[in-house]
Amino acid sequence: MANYGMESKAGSTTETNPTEWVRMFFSDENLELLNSIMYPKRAEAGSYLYWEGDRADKLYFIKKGRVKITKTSGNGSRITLYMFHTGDLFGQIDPFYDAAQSFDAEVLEDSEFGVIQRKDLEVLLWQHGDLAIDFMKWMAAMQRMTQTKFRDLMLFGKPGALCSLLIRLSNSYGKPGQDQEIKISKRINNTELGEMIGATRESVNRMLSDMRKENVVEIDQGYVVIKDLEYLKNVCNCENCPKEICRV
Amino acid sequence: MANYGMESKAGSTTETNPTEWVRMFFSDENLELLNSIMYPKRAEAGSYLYWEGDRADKLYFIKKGRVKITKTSGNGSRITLYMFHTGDLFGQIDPFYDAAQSFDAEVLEDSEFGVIQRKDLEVLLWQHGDLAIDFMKWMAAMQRMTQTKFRDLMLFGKPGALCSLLIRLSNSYGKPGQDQEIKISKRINNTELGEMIGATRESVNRMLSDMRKENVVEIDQGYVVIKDLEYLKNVCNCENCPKEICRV
DNA sequence: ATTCTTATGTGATGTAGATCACTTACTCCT
DNA sequence: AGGAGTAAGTGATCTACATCACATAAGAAT
Repeated sequence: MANYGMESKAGSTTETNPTEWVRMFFSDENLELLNSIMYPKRAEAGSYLYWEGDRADKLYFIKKGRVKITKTSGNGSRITLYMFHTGDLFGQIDPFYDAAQSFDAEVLEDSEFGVIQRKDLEVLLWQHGDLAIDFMKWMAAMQRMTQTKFRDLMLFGKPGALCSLLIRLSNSYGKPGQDQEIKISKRINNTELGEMIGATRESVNRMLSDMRKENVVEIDQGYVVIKDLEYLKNVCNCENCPKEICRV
Repeated sequence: MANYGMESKAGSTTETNPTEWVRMFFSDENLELLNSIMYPKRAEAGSYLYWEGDRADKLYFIKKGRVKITKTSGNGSRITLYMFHTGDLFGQIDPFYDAAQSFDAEVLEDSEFGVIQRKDLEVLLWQHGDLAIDFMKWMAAMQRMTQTKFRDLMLFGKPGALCSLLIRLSNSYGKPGQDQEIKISKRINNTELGEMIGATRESVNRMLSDMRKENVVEIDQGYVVIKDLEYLKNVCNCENCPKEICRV
């Protein structure tokens, strides 16, 4: 059984151990194949894995760590498209050879990657039909994830967008607490929450305050705790999408 | 040379003949392979190809016609995610076998499709490595298209979103007129334009009025004519993405 | 502890865009 | 040609959010 260089030593930065998303799409054999063409790379918190404009010809498997995909506009505002973590595969392999990244990849925690080159991947896909199928499933899930975010952000205002985000965070980083409580195991500040839904930190703060008064959420030492998931689902007309696509 | 059932008789509903998008990703041989597993289907303007909740296990190639992918919320508001036309391939093949459509597909013009079943496609991908590669490129383009729309709608307000939309429309349906003018060869009313950017018809109307006064656009018998593309590009910080992904 | 820094919390105010209400202009139909 | 139906156009409000301007709190550094 392959372990893709994952170290499980105690005290690692990534103390949580989320389900490896990639395993939802790839069989062990196919993961092993992908692993065979990966080369290792490290990057520390605060650095950038790539910038907008860099060539888009690689995929990244996160052995350990966390990365955020963002877009910054000229006037300073910024949106976050995705957050990826240990066990995720991400990256843009573009259909045209001169294609460039359209977003930045900011490293949030000291991270280790397995990098897959486009060329190598193509050879592998060409040779292994079942890997190609798994790969297609992974891409389809990414696409659905993007589309459902689109829907959530467009359809139910900022409160809806925030509730959708909290649900997604609970799927990605939620840990059960007492009662039915779910604790988001990553600290994410109001500014960052805002960037994920296209709102200001003040708006996020006010919405969270309101929901705190309504006993929907609670802030425990900077960590968001969800106390009433049903309420959140209601606000954004949650359709109970599978967890594979309902994530940040 | 395959023709995929495309009829070029005069007076067809789809009087324009846009570039076949699918040819940007698939070689003739691979298109022929796809064609071999398609079965024909017709649908008339105003009908729905599928509804939210239907099984998501098919792809559709548009031999002729036009289709719009939308999401309607309980309270009546609606957004349009995509518009597809002659020569486009679209559809969701989901990673999980019980997956359902998350959007509706409304037929805008009498249309003819080639329908591809998930099972058949998988067999084909499994057997033909180079088809799998082309397929991956197509999916990557779809993903980029969704992501760049996301960016355009989030980052520069409604005027930015509208300008981005007009640029995309010009890539999808633009015909050169006198001077540098570009005529959008499909009539799209203000309500529909609004649904594509998450705005009301009134807002769209006012923005178009403003731009008409500034000599940026002109309305010619219900058709939008772009007179100053540079102005539009400016408002939404256009990055001159390739036409394959900058479309509606 | 003491300071420095970075995050949260909230009021006051401004504004983009929605909503409402109505008029005017097309388009289609018999 | 006349009337019905649908879309465009536009003012008057209303409201969701952003912006601005601070105050307070919580961590981190010395």
